[in-house]
Amino acid sequence: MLAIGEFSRLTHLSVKTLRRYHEAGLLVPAAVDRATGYRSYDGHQIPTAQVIHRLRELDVPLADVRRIIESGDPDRRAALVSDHLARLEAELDRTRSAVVSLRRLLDPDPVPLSVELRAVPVTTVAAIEDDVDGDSVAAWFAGALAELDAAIGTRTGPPGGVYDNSLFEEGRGHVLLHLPSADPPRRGRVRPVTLPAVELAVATHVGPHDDSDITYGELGSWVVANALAVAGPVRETYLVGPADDPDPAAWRTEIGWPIFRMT
Amino acid sequence: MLAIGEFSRLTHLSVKTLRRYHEAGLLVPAAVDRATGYRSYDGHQIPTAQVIHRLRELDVPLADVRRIIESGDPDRRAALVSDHLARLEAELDRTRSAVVSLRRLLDPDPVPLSVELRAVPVTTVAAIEDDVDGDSVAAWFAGALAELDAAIGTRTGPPGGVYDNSLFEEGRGHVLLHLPSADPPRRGRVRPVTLPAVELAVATHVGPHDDSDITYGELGSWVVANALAVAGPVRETYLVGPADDPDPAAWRTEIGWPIFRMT
DNA sequence: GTGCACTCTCCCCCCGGGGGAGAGTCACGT
DNA sequence: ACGTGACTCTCCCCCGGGGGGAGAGTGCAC
Repeated sequence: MLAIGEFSRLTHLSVKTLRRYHEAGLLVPAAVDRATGYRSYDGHQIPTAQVIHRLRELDVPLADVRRIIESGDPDRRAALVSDHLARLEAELDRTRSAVVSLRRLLDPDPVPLSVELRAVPVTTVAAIEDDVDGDSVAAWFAGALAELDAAIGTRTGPPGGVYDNSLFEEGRGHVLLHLPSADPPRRGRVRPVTLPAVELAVATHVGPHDDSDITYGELGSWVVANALAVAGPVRETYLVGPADDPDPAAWRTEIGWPIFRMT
Repeated sequence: MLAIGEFSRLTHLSVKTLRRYHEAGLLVPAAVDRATGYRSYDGHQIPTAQVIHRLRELDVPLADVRRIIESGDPDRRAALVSDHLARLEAELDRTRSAVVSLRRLLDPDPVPLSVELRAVPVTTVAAIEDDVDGDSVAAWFAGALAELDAAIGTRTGPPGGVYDNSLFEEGRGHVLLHLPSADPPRRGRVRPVTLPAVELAVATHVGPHDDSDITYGELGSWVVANALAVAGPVRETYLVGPADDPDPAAWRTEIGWPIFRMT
């Protein structure tokens, strides 16, 4: 049996950390002296400690580590691990896109933004709407667009989206994706929806959707500078999207902010 | 001028977060009503908010973000950003190696470990020693080995290292790197050092150094199972290292644990 | 029996926020 | 001139995954 200090030396986990893992039920000492509280570890626990160490290096949350450790089934264990690796991969994508748009933000000679005021009449479209979490918007979007395309047949115009502000403020909100349709069907989640008339300040974002925040910000600056105020959810129109061109650099998204004049 | 809520909508930063950035001096409102405490933002602050947003997505610490924002010089700014990107790259390496060694740990049929007991006599070597942080060991190692090679001329045997336990326990400790030499020189940081005689439990680790923890653990299990105790700092011998073979999978490192028999 | 290394619990700190309480303020409509 | 609802303020507690250190108790060798 090993004292906690010895076990710490053997596993390269600090004594503090070992106590925490005991407390969390991750790595319970083989014995605890009930009089003194001294922890005793068994040599067989070293491999487990190693696995925990590696998983923590991958930033697997302690609760997940516990699930992985406790599942005796190697298949289920492998599944849990690869789940986390997929999450890391997603994280990496996020990082990559942040780098791209950061470079764009720090670009010393930025592309000037042209903003257009446009009155949009009442429109009836084929739409799918939902309440969605901010981090699952991309997946929702892809699914909804596929279902819309299937319901419509041939596109007569580019798809559009309507995004509630709470999606950006609180990470969750109402989202609507639509395709133009002369006679919107009711099939699956697809419904005819009538969008109200609005006056939009429109700017076109070129590039992947991840850095549309930049155009959002520029558009926001413009709206403020022109003494206008924002009224209602943002609208986007995907003039050129993933379905039209595989290269994200070629995508063109119209961002429309409903406004009213502060006269 | 914009109220905090409006500014939040324009930048997609939560009100809570904007207040925190004010507190941290990162993004100070253009005006604060001294009677009510209400914050007012200027439209010109939107681009700054965007940059902060992106930097935070890259997990740049708030203090660093502040330095980047405050430095008007674009060159210095670019340097600070690319510093952080280098850190992210290093992080990615760490992640990759953790994945590799995790796979190895979960390997259902592991390579059996052979451990040898070996009496090592007193030896005098050419050495560089230092107190080093755990995360800068790799860089220190490369620099020290290059300096040793330059001082020795031609190697008459593989390099070795002696690592204080506190390096693993507290993340900082005494480190010694040495090459065999009949007549150790004194040049630069190189000094003759006499290593004491020890009895070692030796195992050979095959593969990159990142996952040597695995062999450490197996060696630890063996030591415990054979009723031995650890006495003193770990020794490593780099039989095949980066200088000998560019492929990490071919590297061979002897790990030697000083022991004494608990008779 | 005495010193020293070890271990125990407990509390506070770090980061970058989120949640919510309770109070004060603004602007709109009647 | 007064609601009333939306907005904003400060303040405190919470999260995860530890680190630092205080103060007290223990194990072991000399």
